[in-house]
Amino acid sequence: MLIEIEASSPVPIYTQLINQIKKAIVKGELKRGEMLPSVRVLAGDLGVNMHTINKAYNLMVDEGILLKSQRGYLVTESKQRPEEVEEQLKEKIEELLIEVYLHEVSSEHIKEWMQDTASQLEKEW
Amino acid sequence: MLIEIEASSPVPIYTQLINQIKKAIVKGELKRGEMLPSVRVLAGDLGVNMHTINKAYNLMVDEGILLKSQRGYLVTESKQRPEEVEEQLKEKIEELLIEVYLHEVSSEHIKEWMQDTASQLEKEW
Amino acid sequence: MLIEIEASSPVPIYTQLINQIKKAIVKGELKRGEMLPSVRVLAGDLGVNMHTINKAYNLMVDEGILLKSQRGYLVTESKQRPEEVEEQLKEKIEELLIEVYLHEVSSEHIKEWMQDTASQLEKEW
Amino acid sequence: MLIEIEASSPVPIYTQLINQIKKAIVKGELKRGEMLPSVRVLAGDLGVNMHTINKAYNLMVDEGILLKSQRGYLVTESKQRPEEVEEQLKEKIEELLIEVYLHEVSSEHIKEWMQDTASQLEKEW
DNA sequence: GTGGTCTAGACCACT
DNA sequence: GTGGTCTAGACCACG
Repeated sequence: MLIEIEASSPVPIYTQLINQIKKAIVKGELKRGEMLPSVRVLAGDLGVNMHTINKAYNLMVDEGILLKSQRGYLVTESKQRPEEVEEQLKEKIEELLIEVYLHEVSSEHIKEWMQDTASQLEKEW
Repeated sequence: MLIEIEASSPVPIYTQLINQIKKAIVKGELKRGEMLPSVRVLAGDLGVNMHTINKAYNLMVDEGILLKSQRGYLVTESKQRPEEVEEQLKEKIEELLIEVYLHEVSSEHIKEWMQDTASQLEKEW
Repeated sequence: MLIEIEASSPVPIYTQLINQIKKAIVKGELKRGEMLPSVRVLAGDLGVNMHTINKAYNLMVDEGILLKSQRGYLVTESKQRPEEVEEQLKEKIEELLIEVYLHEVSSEHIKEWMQDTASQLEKEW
Repeated sequence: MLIEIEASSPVPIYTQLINQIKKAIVKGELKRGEMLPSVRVLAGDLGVNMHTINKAYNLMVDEGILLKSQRGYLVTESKQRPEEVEEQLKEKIEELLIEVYLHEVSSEHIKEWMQDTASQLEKEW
């Protein structure tokens, strides 16, 4: 798993981290049940504060994506919290479609772009 | 146009405002070319500060959604900036699909929810 | 002389007026010594307030471009206030060159654009 | 970098700030990639409000001249947005030449003043 | 320590 | 009556 942090970005470092870890999981670079790099090691590698890594990991535990064990953090085996996920996805969909209709982009374009994105993530759509 | 602000939300008030105004435009409650409520009037109605409304309106001017005239703010007649919009939409799509695959939601579910959302916005999909 | 006012512009109407009148003088559409349309007539034609026309005309009198006579406003015959004009031009030149060097535009481009603009104004450069 | 604000000027403080910062970048007093003084520090030094500095900095971010990071604002490394810059420069050139022809200043004078300004900015023309 | 958000309230420019 | 500018000061998020 390759993680890159842009220091000169207004996006909080912990948010950049979460996004990249999620993407790595989806692309299979991080497998279900696999351990994540330890907080200290990752902090050292990326040159960021330990607290920042910790915050990212703990937020992902709250989201149900990571599990905290005695030996460190690992990717959960299966999905969970279906209602919250559904809520969140529906909100993202609404936001997306509002922009689509606001700028009068055709649904064909959107469908095409969704296909493209799916294949970039090496997934079926 | 009905606008409701949740003061307790972590989402900034000006962002909530932008989202609701965009939604109102898409639903046709705010017509192209129509004037928006004045910053001070809307601030009074919503019980927020004038500067907060101002920030929201000006961000929408930057996005090309509103126009600023001597008499106030109004909804632009037409769409614009196709490349920037495309960028932004593709990013939103990637974010959405990452969550979808992360939580192993089927694409059928997503397609269904997109249909639902479209009809809530009184639009064709 | 054709004057057009954009109501949905953040630029004050009196400023738009001044700019267009100056351009008309330079292009020879308004001759030195010629009378301008009366305040009332122009206000009626453009559908703007009489005070607004008045303000524009009076600012141009202050600039030494128009003269106020008993019969109305007219374009002055000759140039004047050389020191103030020099000041103002040097300031505009500095502003221009700062943008040029900031964005690393070549002076050849600028010279070319100045030639183009001159010929659009039907002038020698 | 020396910045001076004229409180009595009709030019808004944030505009004066933007002009002076641009000038400092062109003169090399502010280097590409360098951090700017923090909004609160600069506000304190100049005796103006934090929000005024903030507005200036954010407008320069919109112009692509500054970058906003988690640690503060910094000067972008390279140029960008060529079309918008071209638009803006052509407009400035037209404004300049209208004044030139209006006051019948010779193009030799203008060329000379442009040379002078260039050398004041320690640049080649 | 950085910037971000929000409030309350003042004075000014434009029409 | 519209928005624009500016101030003073508070509380929060990030690292």
